[in-house]
Amino acid sequence: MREKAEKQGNHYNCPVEATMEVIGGKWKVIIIHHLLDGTKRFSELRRLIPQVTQRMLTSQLRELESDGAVHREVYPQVPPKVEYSLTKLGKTLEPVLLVMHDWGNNFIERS
Amino acid sequence: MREKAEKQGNHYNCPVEATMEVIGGKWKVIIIHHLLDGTKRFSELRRLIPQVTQRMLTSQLRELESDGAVHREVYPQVPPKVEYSLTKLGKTLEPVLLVMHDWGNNFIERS
DNA sequence: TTACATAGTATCCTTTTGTATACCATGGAT
DNA sequence: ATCCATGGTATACAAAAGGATACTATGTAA
Repeated sequence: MREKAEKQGNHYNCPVEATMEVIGGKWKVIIIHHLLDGTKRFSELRRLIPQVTQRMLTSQLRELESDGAVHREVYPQVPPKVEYSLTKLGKTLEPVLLVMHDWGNNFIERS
Repeated sequence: MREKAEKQGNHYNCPVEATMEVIGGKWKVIIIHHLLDGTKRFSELRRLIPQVTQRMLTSQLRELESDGAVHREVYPQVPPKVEYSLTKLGKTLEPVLLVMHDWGNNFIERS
């Protein structure tokens, strides 16, 4: 999905699918959830989401960054320090996650 | 994702992810979109979504059905007639799709 | 000079998801 | 008798997503 849309120059047939592509990765909503709480270092996110591998965390963050939802700030230090935060656009995802959260809760209760 | 959650007895760590599992399939939101418009026969959905293969349309509909979002009504006729409609739960997805639709539109405009 | 911490890459593999294509069952119309 | 339409299944395959594991670069501190 991502690949295809990107090759076609970010043209999506449907806005809902565009949203799905941005937040659809396995770890993205958890990442966004934690970033809504404030700026986090890479290592902090790893600690907050222990199940995610380093490779996955990196790739999900980079995709969010290239979609403009996340800002990546590299500090020229050793050992490295990289901070991730939500952009203005990224913050607008909060109501989206909220609605999905509420629907999901209702769904879980039923089953 | 689906498999795992189902084997664990539909226990989701996160409500947002539960929602993602329900509407996350490649064709589900389009299907739901059309069903929000009213009950549709299988062949109607095929015509409305020409890119989807029969197999995919069937499997996405069956997943939506087993999640309780879609109702499947089989009429004992030949040739067969099967109608799909949204359940009460399925209809509650409308506001979710709407928020995602709006966010997606805003996202597309920016890029 | 050696070890350490951080934030990564690289490689290989498995699982999941989706596609392509062919086939099937049925009862009524011709 | 046979052909048709509908709503599927079955099988094989391709691609995408994700996971496991090992490796790397670098300035600083001991």
